[in-house]
Amino acid sequence: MRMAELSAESGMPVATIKYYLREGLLHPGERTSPNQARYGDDHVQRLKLIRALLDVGGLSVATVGGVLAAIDAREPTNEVLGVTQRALVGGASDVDEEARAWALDLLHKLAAAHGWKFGPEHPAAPGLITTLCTIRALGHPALLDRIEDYATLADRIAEVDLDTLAAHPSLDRIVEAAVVGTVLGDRLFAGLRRFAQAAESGRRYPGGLG
Amino acid sequence: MRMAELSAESGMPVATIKYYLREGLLHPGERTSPNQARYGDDHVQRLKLIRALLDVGGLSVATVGGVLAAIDAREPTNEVLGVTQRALVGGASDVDEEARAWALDLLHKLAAAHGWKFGPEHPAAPGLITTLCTIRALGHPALLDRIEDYATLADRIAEVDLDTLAAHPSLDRIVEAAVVGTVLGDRLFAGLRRFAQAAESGRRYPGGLG
DNA sequence: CCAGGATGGATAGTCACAGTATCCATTATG
DNA sequence: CATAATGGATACTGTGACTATCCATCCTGG
Repeated sequence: MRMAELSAESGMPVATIKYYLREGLLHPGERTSPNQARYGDDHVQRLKLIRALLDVGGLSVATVGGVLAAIDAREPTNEVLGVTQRALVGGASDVDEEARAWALDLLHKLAAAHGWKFGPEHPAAPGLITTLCTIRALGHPALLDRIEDYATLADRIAEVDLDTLAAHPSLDRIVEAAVVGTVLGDRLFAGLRRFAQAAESGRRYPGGLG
Repeated sequence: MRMAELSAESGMPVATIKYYLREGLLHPGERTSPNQARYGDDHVQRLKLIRALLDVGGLSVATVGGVLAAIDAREPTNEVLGVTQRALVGGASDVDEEARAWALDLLHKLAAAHGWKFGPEHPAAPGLITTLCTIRALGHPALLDRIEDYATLADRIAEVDLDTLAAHPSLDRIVEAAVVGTVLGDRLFAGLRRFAQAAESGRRYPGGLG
């Protein structure tokens, strides 16, 4: 199909598609002459993925470019997930040395208890350290009292996550499924958590908790 | 303390603090003359909370303003959490009627099975519906096969969430704790999930999953 | 008690990001 | 072959989050 059809099919303006082409999020179409090109269903699919990562995942255009490049390069799944995870968790903000040490210690204990291979080089480590330090700095340490329980439930979630991936038939799209599962999986679970919280709250405080 | 000290104490530029004052995120200081003011530790604390919601929570300045206003108005906890949740989950993007109906049906079944009071008016509903429709539109329905398990685990998480809140001694800061717990709690759990996924993946595919 | 630096408040400027819009030299196509 | 569409380059817009400048007070050390 040509540009106008791709635009109609995907529901997004021609100018925007050209922008994504410029930024390398979308592959150039197949050339039919020095300055003409044809696009296919893969372009439509790719545009959907781009919008999902931008809108629902909340990633930036540059970040989406990095994630898609990793997928296209057929890097090993772990590598692609690393890129994705680094994109999802904010970088390490500057916390003082004492707080960082405390967070590292906490995570080391947690990792030991749960059989995680923890190291500061893990893509999720900087974000987690920042979050822990922030909660502590805000003076809400009680929020961390039950972190052990959260870790246990994270293990259960991860089992389901991996089951889901394993059930995926096509090896070709498994990497994309992993990315979608990571980015949208967080949103999905966060939403379910909201509903569960509301229900639990209603159960415990039938009159509203003031 | 005065502006320069507040700036030093909080580590952020005077111009930025003035900006937050303008936007109503930070209360004006106590007046000492028609055009002079003094600030206190509560201002330092508030600035920390603002940075946490902006940086770690990823909220916009306008959204933070709304959440803080709800806290300051001493609205009921449920109301404040509603504001917070609407801020966290993106609004409803335009999905076609058939997809929306499918998502609503799915959520209704889930809610019935888990004792949730589901309704489209729940603050988390639009975001969840959008996420579900997006996953389906991307052609990864397998990611939803185990949503029942996710919902069950969300219930377990919510129990811990509410336990944590209940353990909080000071009624005065419980609303703030609820907000911090909601905003940073998602980030925290997402980080733990990353580690658990890595561990589970390593357990199942010792050589890396290609 | 007064010179010089700080403050509150208003206004304007900057920068990055995510598109949009305009041009134009080709290409297609009726 | 006249009209419309395309690829590519370049320029423009709008929003969000600051950042800088001004200036009429204020305060404070000498």
